[in-house]
Amino acid sequence: MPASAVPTPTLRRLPKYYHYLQRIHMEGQEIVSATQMAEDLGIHHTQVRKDLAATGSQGKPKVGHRVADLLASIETFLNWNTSSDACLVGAGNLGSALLGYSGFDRAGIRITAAFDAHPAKVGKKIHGVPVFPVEKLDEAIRRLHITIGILTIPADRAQHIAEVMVGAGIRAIWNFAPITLTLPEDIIVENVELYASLAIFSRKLSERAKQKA
Amino acid sequence: MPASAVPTPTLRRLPKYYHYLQRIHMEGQEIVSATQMAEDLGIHHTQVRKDLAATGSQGKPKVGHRVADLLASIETFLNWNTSSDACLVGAGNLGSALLGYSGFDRAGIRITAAFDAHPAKVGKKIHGVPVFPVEKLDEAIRRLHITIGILTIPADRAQHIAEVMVGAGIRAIWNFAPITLTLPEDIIVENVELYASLAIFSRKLSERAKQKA
DNA sequence: TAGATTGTTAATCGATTAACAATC
DNA sequence: TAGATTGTTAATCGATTAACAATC
Repeated sequence: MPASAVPTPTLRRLPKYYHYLQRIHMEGQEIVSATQMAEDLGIHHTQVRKDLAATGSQGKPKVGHRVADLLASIETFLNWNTSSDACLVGAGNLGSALLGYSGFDRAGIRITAAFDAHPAKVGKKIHGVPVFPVEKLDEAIRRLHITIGILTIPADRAQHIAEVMVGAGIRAIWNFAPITLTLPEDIIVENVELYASLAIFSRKLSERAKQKA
Repeated sequence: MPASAVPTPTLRRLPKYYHYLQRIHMEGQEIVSATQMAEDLGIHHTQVRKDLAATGSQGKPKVGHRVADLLASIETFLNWNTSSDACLVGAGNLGSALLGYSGFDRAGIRITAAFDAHPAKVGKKIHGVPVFPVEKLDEAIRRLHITIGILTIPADRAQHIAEVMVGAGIRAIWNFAPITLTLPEDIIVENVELYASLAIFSRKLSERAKQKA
């Protein structure tokens, strides 16, 4: 059985639920209904129910869901409760920002080494993570048995570095460069499309400008 | 006529085409077929045709599309060829990264002022953009007639700052905080869901881990 | 012309929403 | 119990893919 794959839109919504639940959990709320979540998040309540069901969580009729249970279900479902080592290539603006994000650590991705092509960056620590010369990338991946790579370099170098990563043993790449990487089928690639959101934002702005005119 | 709205997935794909076209344009390619684009980007060719048609661009049968025309069409469609002033609140890791992005400037969003709550940041310039104390936010938005706000602050302060922005005249907010903002209907809000991509990445990792086990 | 490509119309697929039975 | 809530099955909606006519 192919486990009836969870829809991608559901996966994209899970962090939204997760952060919302963390917030109300901190505020002391122990029980929440799908109805309340739906209202607060602006999502249809049936949608919320299906999404939560996908994580394996169960609620009680008339009562609702235990907030702590939902948080645990999402964590388990996304494997955010186990940790893997990752390396990051490109300690520029965006890369440094990611190194400073505590959120990824909580999400099971521990960045243990960073690499950069600029000598000025090498040898320093950024948010506690040491920066090595990019020439050492291959060797370091092999020696530390890292299987996850994060790409925060300009598009024109991304394909090459991705190939070095894969050659050294990386099995999954979280790619922030705005380019489609061509890699062996068995390598997991997930692209972060920052500009996708910008396009939607720009279009909304443009539409309103037209309305006024 | 309600202009038969362009599908959101199409909008999300446009920057992908745009960056691809920029690349081949720089390499000197003047003509490209939807077929070639589809292959290189891993998207169905009919999809590419529909998306390009949505921008108003036209190709020539047997020939293809002029790369320069496509670039211009996408720019016009997304209003990336006209520029608007924006302010950014939260000059932390992510905020600083955005201030350093030249891409937004090209996409018609010119960040003219940044604000931060930490005195250590105030008075400095980050990538050429001056950082002011967040207390000055309301006054500055009014004085400079800024209508676009970018939120790169922690979730627990996002709703409050968003309200200050709206109160001062901001009409559109690009929100990087992982929280659902509650604002008047006529305010444009576009959320950047960094964690959505992470959830998909985590799930893929988790699925492969299960396969092996 | 023949054939590659465009661009549109129809069919399929998948996600969202609606309806409703089950439960405490 | 009555009613709120869960969770599932059916209907709708919208995006993707397939089929095909138009064009140079």
